[in-house]
Amino acid sequence: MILRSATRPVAHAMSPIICTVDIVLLTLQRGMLHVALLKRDHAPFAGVLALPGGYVHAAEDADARDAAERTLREKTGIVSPYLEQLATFSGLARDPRGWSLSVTYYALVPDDVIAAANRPEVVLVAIDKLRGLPFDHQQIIATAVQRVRDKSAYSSLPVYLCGKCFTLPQLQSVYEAILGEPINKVSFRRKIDELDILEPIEGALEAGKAHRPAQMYRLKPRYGQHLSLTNRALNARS
Amino acid sequence: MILRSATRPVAHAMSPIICTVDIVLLTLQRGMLHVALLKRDHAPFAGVLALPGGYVHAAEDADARDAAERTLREKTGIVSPYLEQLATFSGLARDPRGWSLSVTYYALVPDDVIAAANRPEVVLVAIDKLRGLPFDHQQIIATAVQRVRDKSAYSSLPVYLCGKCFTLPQLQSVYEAILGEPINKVSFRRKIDELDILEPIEGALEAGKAHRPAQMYRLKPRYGQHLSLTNRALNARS
DNA sequence: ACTGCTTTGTTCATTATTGCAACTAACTTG
DNA sequence: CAAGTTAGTTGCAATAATGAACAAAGCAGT
Repeated sequence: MILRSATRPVAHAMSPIICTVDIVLLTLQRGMLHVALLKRDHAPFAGVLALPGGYVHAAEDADARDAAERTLREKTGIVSPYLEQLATFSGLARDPRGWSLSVTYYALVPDDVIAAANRPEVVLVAIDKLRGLPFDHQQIIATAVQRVRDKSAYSSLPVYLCGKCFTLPQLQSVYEAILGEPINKVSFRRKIDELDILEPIEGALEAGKAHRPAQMYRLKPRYGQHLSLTNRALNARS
Repeated sequence: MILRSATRPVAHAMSPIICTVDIVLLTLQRGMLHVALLKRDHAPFAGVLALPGGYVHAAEDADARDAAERTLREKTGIVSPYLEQLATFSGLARDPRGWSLSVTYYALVPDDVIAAANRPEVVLVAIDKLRGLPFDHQQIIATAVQRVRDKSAYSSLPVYLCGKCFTLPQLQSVYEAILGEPINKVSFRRKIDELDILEPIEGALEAGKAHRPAQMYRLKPRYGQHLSLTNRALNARS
């Protein structure tokens, strides 16, 4: 034991690692998942579109999640009701400056929230149109999209891409956009009913369309942050 | 943009954060999940049982996963075929020394692998008998156990708790120990068959018991590391 | 060698879930 | 007010999961 403490250098003698957070902010535009990117101010990759991210400030952030919330707020003006840790990416290879570590988070917001933030520097890019991203941001985004697809098959996650109120057909098209395939209407409504997260808004119908108006729904109050799960996936995808 | 670079301190002026890895090494003993713990050498919490962990060495570790593999090998003598990133725990509150960050991994091994490593300092504690753990290790373990339970319901994850060869009834009892409830035999066999990860060992039967001997199986060669998934969970768990 | 006991592995009928198509409802437009 | 369109529901057929019952195959004791 004494030996071990001799062979292992103590904390302060070790090369410190710079810790960052990166946020994959996803939204739906014209039926396609888009990710929010910003032009980098500094080298390396100055001027290149990249994920919103920044250093963890040990002095002001209570933890990495706090750093992610702060970074997202500062860089995009957005406070996302849904923000979940994705994974931590690290190593010598990902940043030309050397060994780095990024704790990544992903957030889902309806696109009117991005519009309301009114930050013209925030660029939305379709997730199948991404190219030339710096660092391992392409891989981070791919991981986030995969996570969202996996979770959407058996949870209420996609409701965070909808606004405060929405119709069931709208919600279904959001699920279909994420899963990338059509869902049976009856099965979909059964699953949503089973999740038990929505309540109809009394007397609120989607007007203006040349057909029967749809009932508007909202998330039940207690489901502010967390998800509801089904035991079976929405549709077989093997 | 110029303004922003003025208000944001550059990397080298910031307080560096010490990064660690912690590994939740799980195994099954007498039908109960156990976690491997070690007595801490140093303050804080010297002498207290804690998760195997250590500093990330930027100079020698290619990435955090590498650091986790090295740490697990050095502290327990074990190289786990299955090792997956769990989550990153961070913040001011978790370590009395100050702001810290730990990238955590979890591993599953059959208990004879732990015996074979022959490290008497490695202590196995049942996951429902844990108490007095330092830092946020209790929460880290709880997160790992939850992850293992969730994944086991729709994947082949539990096979990593079995040895090189095993019978289907043995594997079923492993699933039942993890999920904490009995599984229907027919449903279980159908799911395993669907996963298509096992092959019978020709002519190898489990002998010595006073009843019909069971066929022995092994993991198909190509499933060294990765999991196979079902689209539906093993049993309804509302 | 035969009987009884135990667990493995399978078959079959019952029950639950899902997917499809047809239907009714309710609105707008011309 | 008829035609067009989508919302929402109902019933049925196809598919999948469950549970009980059965057959197979060993050991132990007689």
